[in-house]
Amino acid sequence: MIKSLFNRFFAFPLIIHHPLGLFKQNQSSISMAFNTRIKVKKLLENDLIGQDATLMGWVRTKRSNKNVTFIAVNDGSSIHNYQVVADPAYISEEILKKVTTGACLKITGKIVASQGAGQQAELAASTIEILGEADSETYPLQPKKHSLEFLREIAHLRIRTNTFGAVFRIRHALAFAVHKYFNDKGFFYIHTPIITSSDAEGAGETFKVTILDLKNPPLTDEGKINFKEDFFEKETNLTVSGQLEGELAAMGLAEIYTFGPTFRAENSNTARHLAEFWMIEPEMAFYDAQDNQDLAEDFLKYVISYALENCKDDLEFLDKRAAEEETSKKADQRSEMGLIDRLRFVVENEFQRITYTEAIDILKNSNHNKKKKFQYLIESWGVDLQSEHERYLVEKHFNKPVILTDYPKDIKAFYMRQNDDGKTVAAMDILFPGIGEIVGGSQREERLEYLTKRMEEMHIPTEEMWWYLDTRRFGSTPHAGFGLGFERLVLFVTGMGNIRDVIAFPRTPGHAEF
RNA sequence: UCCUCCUUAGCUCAGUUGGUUAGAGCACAUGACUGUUAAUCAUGGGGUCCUAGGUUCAAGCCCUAGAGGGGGAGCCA
Repeated sequence: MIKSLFNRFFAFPLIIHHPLGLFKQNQSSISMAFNTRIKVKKLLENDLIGQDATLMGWVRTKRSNKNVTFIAVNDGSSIHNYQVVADPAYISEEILKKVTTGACLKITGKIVASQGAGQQAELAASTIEILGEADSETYPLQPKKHSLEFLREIAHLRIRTNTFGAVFRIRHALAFAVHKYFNDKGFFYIHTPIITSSDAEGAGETFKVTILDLKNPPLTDEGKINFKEDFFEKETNLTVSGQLEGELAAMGLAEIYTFGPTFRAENSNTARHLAEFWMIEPEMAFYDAQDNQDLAEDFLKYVISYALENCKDDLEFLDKRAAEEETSKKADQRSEMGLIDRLRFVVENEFQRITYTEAIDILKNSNHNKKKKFQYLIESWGVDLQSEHERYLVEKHFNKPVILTDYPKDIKAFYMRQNDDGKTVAAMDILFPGIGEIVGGSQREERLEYLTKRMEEMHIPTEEMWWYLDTRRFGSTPHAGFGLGFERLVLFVTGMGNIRDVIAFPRTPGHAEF
């Protein structure tokens, strides 16, 4: 099996990188010549008229009459297609028959000024090779609008659609912007472990990692599973956060960030949750809560600006798409701003910063609360905010991103720095319209005695966490950090409604297809 | 996990109070058309009405259970 895959892989024409250029060997009947292919994105710059060109890509639509056939080709480099013109005098009927929606082509020809209205230039084909046929009877994608739910079921093919092409190009740009932002600021990219042995943060249900025989696991004298016989000789799981290890790194490199996969086995069935998602977690020594908020706001504005500058066409497409969706909604559910306006608004305006206590006052005195329109009425200080409350603050009261700070300590994690009032901790959540919580962070408790006391109160085993506590024993310093759900960021920037549509192959309860 | 809505052609959907042979657009096939822009026009093929059971003279439509999906909630990023 492995050998046959190996052979198959290397049966392709070998392209060997050589200082003098690319050399091809083992020429097959279809010459690949990747090095001479011109991408649609480049062709659309319309500065190559008169030149010969080779285009490779997938057929989106074909329109034809007796004299001429037009083929819209997309190669993923752009949301836009490039028009290929095939004259039946040069391209055989046999070939044109195989030019169907979804087929993959290699076209050679001359770039000429277009006689039609929709484009400046086009490729007049002298040869068309069918690299891969797509049977039009069974190929599921048509040149029409499909529902996102249907496309989710064919996630292996949906990447070929305009919408998902745009989403994944933007996702890439955002990921790149994340690294660029931190690199330019002197942060170091740390890889924290995927497999961990602690669930100390209590951030949720974990996926277990084991090589034990599930049907017949080794048992201890007490009848429990004996993890001493497991691969790591202890119980292990997939990481729910890289934060604790991130803190360790920040205590030597000062400013670090992680950007990696995160796993939560929660039975969450919502448009905002995934079982496997990507999280960005910066952790900074010598930062207090204020610095942390400043960084998070600056960071979010930077990556969103980056997308606005570098993904114009894709954002315009998604903006138009969202606007069309809006027209089918009821008048009171339509959003006031379009996608691009919304992104600009976030970039150009300061986030609203309020404390939890202030938020409770606003909510308690709101007409919404007095008229009992909240499902959960706000009565007293100390309760956790429901998403209806967060949405009220962000979407109705302030109408912009909100940084909520200084939450009651009892509803937050053990590692957050305790404030002088004895009731609250230096936590921050950043809430975005339509998305809810996009960032959760805090200044960390750097004082050993405060931290151990809090851990004991919350029944966190201090012995197992000796390595974490060591950072407070030796050279401790004020530090802070936050976690940002990458897919939630992509969700906001693309204006998509469901988090399953901003990751290529989503993992959710009951779904690990593809 | 809870609440709620949905499931009819490959896709998106209509289908009246239960009543004869279940429709449309797109897609597909064939043909027409001197440059199209998700081309257009004509003709044609295509159905386990989600599954199982029930009520009825008669079920796409009513009832029960199940499966799949959407939206909302909780948990969170």
